[in-house]
Amino acid sequence: MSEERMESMAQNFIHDLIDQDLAPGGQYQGMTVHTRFPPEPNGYLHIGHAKAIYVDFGTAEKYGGLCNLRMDDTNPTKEDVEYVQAIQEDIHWLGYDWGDRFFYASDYFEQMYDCAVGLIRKGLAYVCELTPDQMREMRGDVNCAAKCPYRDRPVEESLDLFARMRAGEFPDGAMTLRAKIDPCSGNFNLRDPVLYRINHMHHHRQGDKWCIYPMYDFAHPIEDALEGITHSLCSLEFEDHRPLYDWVIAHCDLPAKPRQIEFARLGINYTVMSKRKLRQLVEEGRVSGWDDPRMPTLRGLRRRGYTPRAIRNFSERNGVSKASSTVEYAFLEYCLREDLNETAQRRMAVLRPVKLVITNYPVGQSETFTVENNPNRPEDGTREVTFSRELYIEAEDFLPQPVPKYKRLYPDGPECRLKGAYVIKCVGYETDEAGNVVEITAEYDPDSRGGDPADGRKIKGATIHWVDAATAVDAEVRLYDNLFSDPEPDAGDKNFLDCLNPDSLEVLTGAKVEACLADVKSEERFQFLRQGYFCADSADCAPGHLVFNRSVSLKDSYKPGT
RNA sequence: AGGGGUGUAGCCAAGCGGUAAGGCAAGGGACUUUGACUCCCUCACUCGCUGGUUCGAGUCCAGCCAUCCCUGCCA
Repeated sequence: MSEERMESMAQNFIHDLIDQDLAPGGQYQGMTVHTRFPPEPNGYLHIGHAKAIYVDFGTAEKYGGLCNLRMDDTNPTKEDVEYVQAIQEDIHWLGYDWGDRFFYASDYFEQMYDCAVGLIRKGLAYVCELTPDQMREMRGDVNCAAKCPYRDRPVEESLDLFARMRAGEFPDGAMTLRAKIDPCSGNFNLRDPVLYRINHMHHHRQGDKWCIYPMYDFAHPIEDALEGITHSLCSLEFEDHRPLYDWVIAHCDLPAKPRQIEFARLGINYTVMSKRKLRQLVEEGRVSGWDDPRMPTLRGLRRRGYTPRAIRNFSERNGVSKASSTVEYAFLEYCLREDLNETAQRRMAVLRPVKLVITNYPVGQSETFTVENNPNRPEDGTREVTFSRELYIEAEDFLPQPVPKYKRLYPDGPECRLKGAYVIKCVGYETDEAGNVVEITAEYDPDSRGGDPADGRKIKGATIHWVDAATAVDAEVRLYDNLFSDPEPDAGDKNFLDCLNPDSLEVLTGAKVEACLADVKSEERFQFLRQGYFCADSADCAPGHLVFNRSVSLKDSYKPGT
């Protein structure tokens, strides 16, 4: 685990409940808190999972307990080994570790089978031959109890049939094992829920050993109990499954009695969090893959420049409650900016370059300046930047005609400072036939080396960044906006694909960056002065082709006019 | 309409009978060799609504309203 995260998790309602369980007279007095994070290996982890990971691992850590990582692989139709490794990598990247407690739910299939047989023997489960359609029809409604002609099947008959289900004598869907609970319950999960279904499919781990697979509601409590989990933390939609969870725990012979506690899952505006929808974006080519920088997957966010610490802080500050919530994207960006401002090295880069010529600087001359890598962290050292007569600056840092409150370059405008170099004053500009500004001319004050004029006069204009034309390196820069233009692409009966933002990606191919960035490594993060924070990205790029993804913009309080 | 949840500011969220924390966003100001950062200030006479209990209610009780989840052989 990373050292900077050792501070304890903030108290929340789950901890209140655990405190009661641990207190004298409580259910788990004197016991070690044991949780688990149980993803189904059917997709990549996203930031919603990061919250669950934070809750599961963070809670165990807070109580000096343990948290297991468990692949909940009870349905072979959707799962794949591809995801198992990716999930582990992503959790480690986030900064959490499960030690040697890595498990597969499918490793418990034999025990689950035994539990099922035990339930049949007790008359608490029976083999049902209803088709899915029939079962749906006979489940009844709010005023009408469920019916099943097989409900009173003799124990011996169910035992025989269940054994033959396992032996592969019946085709998919031919029969199920059902719990005998309450056909009249207002909670439909208790109207004789299916415990086992037949599925002749290759399991990513068990191969063809099994052709019957346990349902989540039956498997999960057993998995938890077998691993000695004390607190099984899950999301709100499982709340009305809890009676069933408790029923399984109560009627099977298990070594522990875990307690299920539910909390609200994370929602973020302008994004979707369902694995199904994320998969659709990938499969339909709406994005470049699960790791597309616009995706809310951990891999996407990582490529975008998000740091593990930013994501952890985001989870921490959001808190944990039972109120369904949609957090603003701006808050996620704040958490990233906060981390990057502290840790990212500063570099100069111009995204939309325009040439600046210092007319009174000698042709052919050049010099180097030593500039700090991060003014907040002297220990990050300094670097050398080359300065000469011809530079590039950001096109937006010059205006032929100033607008109110504009304090950058314009003819006869205020003195401005070239960051770390000299004070200059704009004297003119040139345009092409179309009227576009192609070159700006300025004069520098030779007595302002480093940026401070010798006479100590105050500089009215802004400090602007620049790169040396002769030594700057070409780069491609990708600017991202939200994948969706609608704040609630998931709401109501909207089609989320209709909410996609057509301008979510802008590629700038003419960017110029400081020479020292020529050998930058992928995933290194920088603040390009005044342009925001960027992450080096080597994915899908030819060698030597520098690419930077913008992680998040700087806040810019410059507003021309009014 | 049956069952299970949730309602405190634009968004999260503390609060556990004693007079509404904190963060984000927003607005104003100071500082600044990033119009960033940082720092100050402002931002709920009121807690979904209505009654009730109480000296005192966001906290307890009743009713109502709103909203989310549930009728897969998914998890």
